[in-house]
Amino acid sequence: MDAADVRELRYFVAVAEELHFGRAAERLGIAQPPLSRAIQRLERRMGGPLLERGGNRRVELTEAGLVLLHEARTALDAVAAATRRTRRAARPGAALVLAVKPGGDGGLLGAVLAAYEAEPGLAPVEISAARPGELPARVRDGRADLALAHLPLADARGLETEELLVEPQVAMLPRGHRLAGRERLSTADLADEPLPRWTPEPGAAPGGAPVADIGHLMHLVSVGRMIAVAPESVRAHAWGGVVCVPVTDASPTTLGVVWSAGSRSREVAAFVACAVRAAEHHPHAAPALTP
Amino acid sequence: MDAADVRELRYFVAVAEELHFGRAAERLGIAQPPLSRAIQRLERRMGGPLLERGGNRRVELTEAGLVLLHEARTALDAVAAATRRTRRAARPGAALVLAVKPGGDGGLLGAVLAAYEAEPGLAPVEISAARPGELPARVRDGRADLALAHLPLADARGLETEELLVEPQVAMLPRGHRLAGRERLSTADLADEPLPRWTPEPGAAPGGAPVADIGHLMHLVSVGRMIAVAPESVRAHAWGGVVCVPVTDASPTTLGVVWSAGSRSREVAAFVACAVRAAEHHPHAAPALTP
DNA sequence: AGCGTCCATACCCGCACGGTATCAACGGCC
DNA sequence: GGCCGTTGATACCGTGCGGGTATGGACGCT
Repeated sequence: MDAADVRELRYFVAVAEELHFGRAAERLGIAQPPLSRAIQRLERRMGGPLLERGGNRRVELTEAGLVLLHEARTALDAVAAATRRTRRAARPGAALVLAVKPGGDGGLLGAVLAAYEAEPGLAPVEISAARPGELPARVRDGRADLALAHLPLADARGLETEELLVEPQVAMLPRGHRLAGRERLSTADLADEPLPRWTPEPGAAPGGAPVADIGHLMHLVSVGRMIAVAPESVRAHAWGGVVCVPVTDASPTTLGVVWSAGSRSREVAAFVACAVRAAEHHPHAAPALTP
Repeated sequence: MDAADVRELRYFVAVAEELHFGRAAERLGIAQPPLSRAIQRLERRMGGPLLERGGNRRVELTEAGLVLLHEARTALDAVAAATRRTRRAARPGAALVLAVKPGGDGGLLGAVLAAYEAEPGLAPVEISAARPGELPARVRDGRADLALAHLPLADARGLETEELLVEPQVAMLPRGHRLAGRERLSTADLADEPLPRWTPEPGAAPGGAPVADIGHLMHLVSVGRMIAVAPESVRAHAWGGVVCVPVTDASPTTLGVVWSAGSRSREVAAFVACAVRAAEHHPHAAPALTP
């Protein structure tokens, strides 16, 4: 009952993603024959084929291969997280890494940091900017200890969360827009909009180029290239040429703290507690603390 | 930025648990010198000491070592789960393994299995008995795909859950007990009981020998050695000499399905759906489905 | 049919892991 | 306080495994 080696798992993931031994070997920086042997060894160890070397010159995943692809990814994340978090803890000035999406802190980050840094004897916090969809992955594989992200997460494997704010949504419109004078809007008003709408969640704009950060978005809105619906806290970053109008019937956005359940508990717990406390004094406090 | 090897993680966990190189080496089936070297290599890789080789002949964990111990355990669980789940999927008659605590199925298991097996084209289910506290660990490290357990879990890392039943609690009393004639009880009535009380959750009886399964418990109750408070569904297993009396103010027990978020989604999802459906037709349906 | 692509096999090499022997430091004991 | 036992570190050596190069074999394309 010998366990698999991480190297084999890495190799398998490469092959399963490329579906091509040569390219996978190149990506891994090794030659192709050792890769073939490693996969064969892995298949022997697993008791069955993982890849279908089709006669029609195509490599496809078997059912078991699909299982292993998923499992191996989480396992590799876990060992990567182990090394990264330990390295961070071993370094003398061990800092807590907080991943945020630029402009996506709900106007809360300053208060949270102030509360955290007021407590004595805790590691300093390092802010790390991340692409919107990348936040959970950062926490999962140990590149960050905590994240501020919008809930619910698409994939909450191995993560714990706590709600902080429930923010109503506003539409961001260029100043001259036909709806810019309105007191409030509904989603129906925006449904007629010919311009692409954009919500900050999915990481990439549905029909256009991905929007990297809040400044980029503001720019695009102010020049009339798009309109967007976003949590109310973006008002703090609104440019001169951009008008924010509440969208009354849009479902509110929930901002929360995310951390790995396997993290250094003392500092992470302190940060989460500070975040919750800071959020309670905020205009849009989350309704109730579940636990 | 080379990742750690699973072997090193296994070695480190052994040393961290034994706090003794010799015993750890013996447990690992290797000699002591290679183990010392492996730990040193790991420490070099992590950028700092993980163990404090005290001058007073004691090995202790550093802060970073404590972090790694925790992280390495979850990482090892993850790779073990990967191999186990893949092995299971590769075997032709790939069965879904469901872990239950004997007698802890809330009287629901039959209906769930019937509903699941009615669906065509799904893998068969294999029931695996587990000690009460062991259920989440079984799912986490891949020995089981699903479990029926009482919620909330003490440690939900990497697991997803769905509530099924909320059961009121009953006291199990020997027939001749002074409270056996009562229609209902409160916890205050039981507070005076000299006999040890026992709830099935924590895995070991507080003051006595651990109770292995529901039959064992029934036996102890029927001979007057203990009384117990348990979910109402244990009535189905009640022996002749045991009387069940509702405890009106005991907080109800929640039974749920537990599975790993990284599991084979199709079959696991089907089973969860069947379980939820079966639970809805049960006397004590859970109040609402959150998602 | 011939060539190119792509995975598998054969063979060789170097290194790293493991074993044995030994050292060094510390504690306990008489 | 000297001696021994314990325990982790070091030295040295062999071997097995992982990786590289060369080549084979099967299939598709033209």
